[in-house]
Amino acid sequence: MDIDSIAKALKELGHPTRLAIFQRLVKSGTNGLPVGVIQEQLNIPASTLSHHISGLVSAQLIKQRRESRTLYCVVEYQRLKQVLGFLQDECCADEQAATK
Amino acid sequence: MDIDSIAKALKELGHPTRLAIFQRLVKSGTNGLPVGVIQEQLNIPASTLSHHISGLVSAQLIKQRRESRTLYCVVEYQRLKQVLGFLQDECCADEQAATK
DNA sequence: TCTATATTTCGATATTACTAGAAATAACTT
DNA sequence: AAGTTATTTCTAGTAATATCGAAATATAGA
Repeated sequence: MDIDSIAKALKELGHPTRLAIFQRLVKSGTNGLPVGVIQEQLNIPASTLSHHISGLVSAQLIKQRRESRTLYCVVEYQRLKQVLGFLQDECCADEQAATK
Repeated sequence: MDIDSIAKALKELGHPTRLAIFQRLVKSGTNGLPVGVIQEQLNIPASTLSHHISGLVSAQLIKQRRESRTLYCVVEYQRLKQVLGFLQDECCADEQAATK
């Protein structure tokens, strides 16, 4: 509900690399993707990727789950819904008023 | 459609002050709000506000319309819809698959 | 044209973010 | 225990962003 918290989430999504990571994760569903697979797909250094991932985690947009040596990243859909809800709030009503 | 363009929009929304500006504008509908009114509401220096507004304009999230000495800021609802669409894409389908 | 109002641009400083190699940690295998 | 794989943390250099006072611009009115 807190505007600062929503701003933080949007800020983390507002970087091409992080948005690309998030996009892949959203499409990968609740199983998520291992860090290593994301790294191969985006072809960036591991330390850079790790930095971006921790940004998404700190905004609660994703969480991590370990399976032995592999760390999976998974979208927090509740959080995404919260962010979408904020942006939609009182949006469409006004837009319809405009186009009619 | 371009991911960099969406990232740019999210980046601009990802700042507490700019998000507060945008929120007020969304709720003000197609008439928008004068820069001066936003300034009074948020109580920040004019130059700082102007800087933030130009960020939102550069991301095509808002546009400006002059009425004599007063500049109105208005949300570009088409653009907002585009950003929302990107975040929703393949989101809810997976989430439903998850919760069932 | 002079003054007032509304807002932006300039300039300078401070803070934060991005990037990536190297070293460290975690967990498995032999 | 030693080695291997997966990923993070450390460190540091560079770049980008935020802030805001002062000066500049745009428009209107006297």
